[in-house]
Amino acid sequence: MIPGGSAPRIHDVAARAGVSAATVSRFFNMPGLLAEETAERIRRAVEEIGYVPNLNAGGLASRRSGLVAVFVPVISNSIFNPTIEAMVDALSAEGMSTMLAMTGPRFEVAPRLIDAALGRQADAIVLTGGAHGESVRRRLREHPTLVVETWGLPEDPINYAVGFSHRAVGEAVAQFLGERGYRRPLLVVAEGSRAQSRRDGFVERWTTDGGSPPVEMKVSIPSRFGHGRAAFRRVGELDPRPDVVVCGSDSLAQGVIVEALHAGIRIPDDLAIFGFGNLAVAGEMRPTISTVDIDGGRIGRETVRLLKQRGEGRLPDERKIDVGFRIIARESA
Amino acid sequence: MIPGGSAPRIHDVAARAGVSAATVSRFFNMPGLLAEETAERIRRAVEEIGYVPNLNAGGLASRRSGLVAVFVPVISNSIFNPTIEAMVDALSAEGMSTMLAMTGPRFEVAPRLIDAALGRQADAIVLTGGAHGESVRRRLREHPTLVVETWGLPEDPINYAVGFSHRAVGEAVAQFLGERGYRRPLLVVAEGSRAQSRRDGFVERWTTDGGSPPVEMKVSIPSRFGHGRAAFRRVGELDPRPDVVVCGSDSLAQGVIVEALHAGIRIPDDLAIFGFGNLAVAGEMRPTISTVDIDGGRIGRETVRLLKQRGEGRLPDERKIDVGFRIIARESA
DNA sequence: CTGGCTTATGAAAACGGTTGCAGTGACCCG
DNA sequence: CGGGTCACTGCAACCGTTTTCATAAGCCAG
Repeated sequence: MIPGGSAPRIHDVAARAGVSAATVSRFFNMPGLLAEETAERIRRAVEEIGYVPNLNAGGLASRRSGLVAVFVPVISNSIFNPTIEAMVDALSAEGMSTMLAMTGPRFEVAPRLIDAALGRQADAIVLTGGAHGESVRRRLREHPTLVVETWGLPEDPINYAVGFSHRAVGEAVAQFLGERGYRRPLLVVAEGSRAQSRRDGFVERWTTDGGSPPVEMKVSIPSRFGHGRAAFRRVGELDPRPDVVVCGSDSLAQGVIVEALHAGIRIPDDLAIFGFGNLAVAGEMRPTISTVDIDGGRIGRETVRLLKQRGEGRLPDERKIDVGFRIIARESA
Repeated sequence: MIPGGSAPRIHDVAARAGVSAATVSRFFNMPGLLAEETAERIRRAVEEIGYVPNLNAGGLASRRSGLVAVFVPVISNSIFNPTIEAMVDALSAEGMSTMLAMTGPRFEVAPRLIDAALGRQADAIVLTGGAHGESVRRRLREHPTLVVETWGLPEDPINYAVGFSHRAVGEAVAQFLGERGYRRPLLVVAEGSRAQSRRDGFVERWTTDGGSPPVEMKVSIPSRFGHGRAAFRRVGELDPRPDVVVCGSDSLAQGVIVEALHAGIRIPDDLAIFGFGNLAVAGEMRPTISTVDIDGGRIGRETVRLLKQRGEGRLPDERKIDVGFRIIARESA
């Protein structure tokens, strides 16, 4: 494929530019140190022979791999995607690369995956939206690699956490719906500890505010559009009939809405719907879906900022970064 | 974080097991060569000191990084996600890692991203669903790294391509709808060369079969749910009124359906809808959406199989792997 | 026995960079 | 003009594996 010979190495550039390999290395890593004229010669040599530094070799020598391992449950239809996208972009802008690994919807990080990340000398490990087993947490706690947990704010983060309080979300939704005058919510709760936290927050606030304990219904992960159908059926069976369905995700809300439209039920007059996540579809549905907005991109960017700060040796003291959330009131509730 | 000292190295294991570093290396890479008793001693030593091999150093020495760079336009709501998931899983099962990079919806692979992939000595580069610029293609063609293009079947692949003929999809859809008796299709075409190929295939087949040239309408990438609204509006304006809307994606189809339901239009009696992609939602919508199924997971797995074959030095001669597609006839058309 | 294989292991040279330390001028200042 | 600084660059020792080549031991046929 390549005409002749192998890829050029740093020595080739050095020879061509009439400098030492060390200087070429500095050209890439500490450009400020070079005399402008030297830099120019190197720049030209690099250009002419098409040199691309071997980052693996560099990482080995410098003990900084520039690799970040990102663990994510799934990516099909995942609420974490904006976070991942923002993170990949921001990392790439910093000259770092993202190693992606998937843990499956139950978020059991296989030890094998951890080993892969550690074996590649990842500069940092990002755990996305998972309740990780104690053994994994312990393993990571003992390891010097920086670990950032995202989307939740655990009691005691392994190192750092960037996210928001799911419990607070639940409370805010309860308050919002209470104030709007709804009285008989049906909670459609997905499995998983984060959804459970939101549920707990909702129920606590709802009952504290004088509401009677809401009817609940569990759906399996991932909480998909199709579950909406089952939820809607449940609405019909209940007596008294719920006046609002609080869904664990916008997809779910969407499913309920389609079902309701299909059955000729008016939203929100006959039945209100509340979602979670503020997916693009939430603002585009008929009716538009009231939901909770999470700035997923910001979670990704804050995470990268953390890594950058570590690189500069000034990690913040506060180990939890709360990006908050917003209730988005639209037509459906 | 770690109690004392740094991570154990291969020498530490060797010393503890009373063998040389070379033998420990073989324990991991060519286990068959070791005497069972030696292997057992090493196994124990590894276990006791918690050794994890430094894959970067290993890659440097062996010139096999075990890294695969995957380029993808976006991941939020992307039709490629099942492919990526399958690929990440399969790679991880092979002990390789996935480096993810995003090129944005227009799929302009920044040279910087290519350099990052090459600089990390990626064993292979996977391009997903893009029409890559000529300069990028040339650059990759000249480089010995294995390149796999997925989701399309270019005339002359850089190295290998795994996908299907978008043109053939368009033709098959035209035939299907013709046979079902539809006469006035409205084509909602997304930007991008793949969508364009499907459109070309459709139009050619449609007119060849005696249909009059279909009405077309362009929507911007990514073709989202919200575009469905505009498409539906267009249906109302046209005279004669279309009898089927051929959508560039299932999300789009979904959008049109919601709009139609909302307006009290019956599907497929008053208006039929046809999608593309067979997203989960297509089977769950009311009505269920007729569409084209692509086995995205298979594309990912075939790609990894290719990499594995390369590792074994037996790459196939045929450079295009066609995974085909299926028309899924459901309620909406 | 002996010589030729096979099997299991070790010694040491890569792999392609980075970086601490030292060296060299140029420049400045008293 | 001597000594001290500063800005820049080179030398060479790593970084932690893999892999080639060599060696030693065991085995078997002749």
